[in-house]
Amino acid sequence: MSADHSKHDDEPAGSPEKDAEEHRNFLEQIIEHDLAAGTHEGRVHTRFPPEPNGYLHIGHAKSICLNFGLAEQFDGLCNLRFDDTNPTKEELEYVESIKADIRWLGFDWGDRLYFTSDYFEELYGFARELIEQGLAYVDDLSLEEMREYRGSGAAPGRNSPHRDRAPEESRELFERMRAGEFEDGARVLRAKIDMASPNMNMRDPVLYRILRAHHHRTGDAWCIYPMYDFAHGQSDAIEGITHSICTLEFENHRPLYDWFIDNISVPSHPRQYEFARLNLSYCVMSKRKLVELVQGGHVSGWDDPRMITLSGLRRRGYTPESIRKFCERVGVARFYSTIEMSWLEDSIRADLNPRAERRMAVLRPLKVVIENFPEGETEELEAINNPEDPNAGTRKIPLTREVWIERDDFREDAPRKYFRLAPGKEVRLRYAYCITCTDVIKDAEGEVIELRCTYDPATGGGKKPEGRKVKGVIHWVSAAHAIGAKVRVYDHLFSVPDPNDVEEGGHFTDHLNPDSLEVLTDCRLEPSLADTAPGCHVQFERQGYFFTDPIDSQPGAPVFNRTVALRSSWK
RNA sequence: UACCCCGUGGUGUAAUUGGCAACACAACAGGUUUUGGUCCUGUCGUUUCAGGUUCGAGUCCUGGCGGGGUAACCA
Repeated sequence: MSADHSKHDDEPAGSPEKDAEEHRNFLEQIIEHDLAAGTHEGRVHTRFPPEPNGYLHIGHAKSICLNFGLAEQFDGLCNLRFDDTNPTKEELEYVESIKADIRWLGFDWGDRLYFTSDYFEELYGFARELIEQGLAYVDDLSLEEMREYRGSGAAPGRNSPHRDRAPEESRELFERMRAGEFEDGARVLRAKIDMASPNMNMRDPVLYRILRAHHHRTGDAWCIYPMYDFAHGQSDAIEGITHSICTLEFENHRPLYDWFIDNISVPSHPRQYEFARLNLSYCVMSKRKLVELVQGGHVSGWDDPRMITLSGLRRRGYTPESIRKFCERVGVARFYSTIEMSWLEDSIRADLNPRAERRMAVLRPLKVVIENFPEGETEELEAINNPEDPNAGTRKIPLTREVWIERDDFREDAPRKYFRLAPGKEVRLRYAYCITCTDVIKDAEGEVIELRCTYDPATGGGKKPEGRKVKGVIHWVSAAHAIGAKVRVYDHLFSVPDPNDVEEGGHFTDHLNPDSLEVLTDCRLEPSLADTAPGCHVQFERQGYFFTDPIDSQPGAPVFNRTVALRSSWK
């Protein structure tokens, strides 16, 4: 990944900035240390282990970039492994969307696509191994009893009455669990560790539960399923993972992770490291809450452009490059932090600025009649497609006597620093002439419905007559040539920086921003926009970057989603 | 409550592992500009607090304060 990124950096190689790139995050330092010490035979092998129970979001992107990025950086490998040990929540639909999203982000797992369910037989064998060593036993306690026996943080737990069952008896019971002889939940297999451990994870954790549920890959072959803790580390070991990187909430699980690795005859000894998951202001990141937004109808689906799912961001117009750059910039640490939403927005602006062509589009139209412009005449003007990219060339735009301008670009009573159009004031029509507002026409309600202006022919062709200072430049579209279009203007889904912060009895959806979506159906665009293909990025001058919706756009009738507004020092 | 982790500008990450606190973004103030965009310049911190070790502490030790995680037959 780093090699890929360096191509986009325009700093010359060997510049003083090189020093800044030497900074290593704590994971890079660990890996460098391991490499130097010859740990893991000098290999670096990571994995991205999603549970297929929802769509990937920007937080997963951080993990993906980390795991695949580290592997690339240190000439290692990264596996994709679906952690599918809970058939009640997991579905094939999610497997497919996750694969598509990772590919879209630009990462490749090669032929290393794995499923924890591929290892069910091996994991079963590992469990028997523990039983035979007297390190695991079948317990008959009910869920409630087990909770009570576990104790609390302050008080130690008590041993289950079945804890000292003979290994032979546990082995037989475990086999009968697999054979389906017991009801769901009737028995579990537990590790025999320490019911008095201050770490709750070590108080004889459950390894297997009885669960009659159809698995999306193994079907009905199993009625017992391994728990995460028992499955994850052993799967890592089977795949020869060296650095098993997960989020901070698994920190307390690490002693258990190591306990299994140390007590089972696994083929390799991976190590677990934890980092802080990504939090973004004005967003919720938990899968549960994202599901609720979808199922509660607060958004149109997982790919609603207001969602921070990868499919939502993609549809909004975010590029893979911008997301990777963002993930690189937020860094990795071992303490919780919340990144400002403006960082994400900035990363897409930075990515699109040099490559999105400019066009003029009037979103909320107001008619302007240029009274001294000859009726029926059309003048062709030349406009630059992208000032950041000379190779993008130019295009012709037509000017006629009647044009549309943005309602926001006219004020009857203009404030001091307002340098757009107002009665008696002059403004430049971008790439065309300067016009002066001579009259304001209103309807019966006093609403401005049309402006009368005159233009100055001496200001055309890039000319600036002596002593004339026209600060304002506004965009416009010829009324005779304009095409109509639907444009969706998006804003933050939530109106407060931390939607998770709710008052007693409140709910995060209370913070939903009622103005997060505005659909504009009366927009007037310059004619060159008529056949914009779905999935195209374009900048509407002075307004923002827009993306032709890949789903709702029709041939000749594109629908535009606002990816992000341009930065503005006005308003 | 118990155990574990963590506190560096508004935000996020650095600090050659004990040696003048750096970079990016935001904000604010200027400059350039036919996009109030882009670009350029400047401003913004006695490293959570109190002790201790040391010639020297963001870094090591002790304690306080603050934040987070966990206490599922979820992952």
